Amino acid sequence: MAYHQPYDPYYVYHPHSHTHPLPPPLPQFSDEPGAINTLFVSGLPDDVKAREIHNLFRRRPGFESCQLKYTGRGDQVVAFATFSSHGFAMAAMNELNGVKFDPQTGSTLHIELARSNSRRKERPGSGPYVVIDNRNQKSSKSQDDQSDEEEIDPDEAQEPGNIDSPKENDYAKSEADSDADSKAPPGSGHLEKVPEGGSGARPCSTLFIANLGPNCTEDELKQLLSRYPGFNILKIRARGGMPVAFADFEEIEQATDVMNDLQGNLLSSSDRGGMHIEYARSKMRKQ
DNA sequence: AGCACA
Repeated sequence: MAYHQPYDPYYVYHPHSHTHPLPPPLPQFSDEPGAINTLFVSGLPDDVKAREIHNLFRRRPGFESCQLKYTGRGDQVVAFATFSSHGFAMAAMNELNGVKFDPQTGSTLHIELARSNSRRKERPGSGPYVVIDNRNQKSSKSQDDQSDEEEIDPDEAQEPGNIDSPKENDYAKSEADSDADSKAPPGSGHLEKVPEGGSGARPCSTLFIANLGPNCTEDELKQLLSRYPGFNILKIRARGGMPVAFADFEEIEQATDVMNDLQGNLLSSSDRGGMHIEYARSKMRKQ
């Protein structure tokens, strides 16, 4: 139990910073061919604009270009951001993964390395960002004057015939609520149809922590969590696949603070971006 | 997306 991967103090020690607990990793300036320098961004609200994505990334070191893609699957929107090196991409990912993108809805960015690099770099005349709209296929090329061909996303955005056909008439809502100042005033009109409470579950003094790397250790997480008031006990479970953790706190508020502070933080053991933290579905059993 | 312990 005493031996595991050594800690990297560069990442581990961040005693009093709340907004930027992690120093940026050292970006590389040149990559071996094949290195991924493109980020895949999900968790975006369906009314996100390409401009917002561009503003999110444009100041990051090494940024080259980005694109917003309407997958055509419901209202789902994803984005890709390309950097001049893998290191720069990782730095931007570590800074932005898990941050609240829309404080109104509490939606949180989820950023990971893309499966493949965007072929399209920023070219003169192509504009700073690109929009790809697969929401409905029109034979006229009226809306996408700047996308001649898209080769990104080996995901499953538009399979030839495999996917359920997108509804033809659900695109009209997108401009109606794109600039609404407030969604729904509390107590007027709507019943509580949505169980979503910001982070996805109802508050609990136990936290569920996922997106841990395969080499994450209990000690590593415990050292991090024990800096926070009310921390009680930590358990790690590696159900065959990736490990997940449960961290128990005395009070819900203390768990909430930790979740807000550590959401998206990168552990030194991680190979996959920051932690993903939610309230656990049930409180850890006292034992 | 992935939520155990009794």
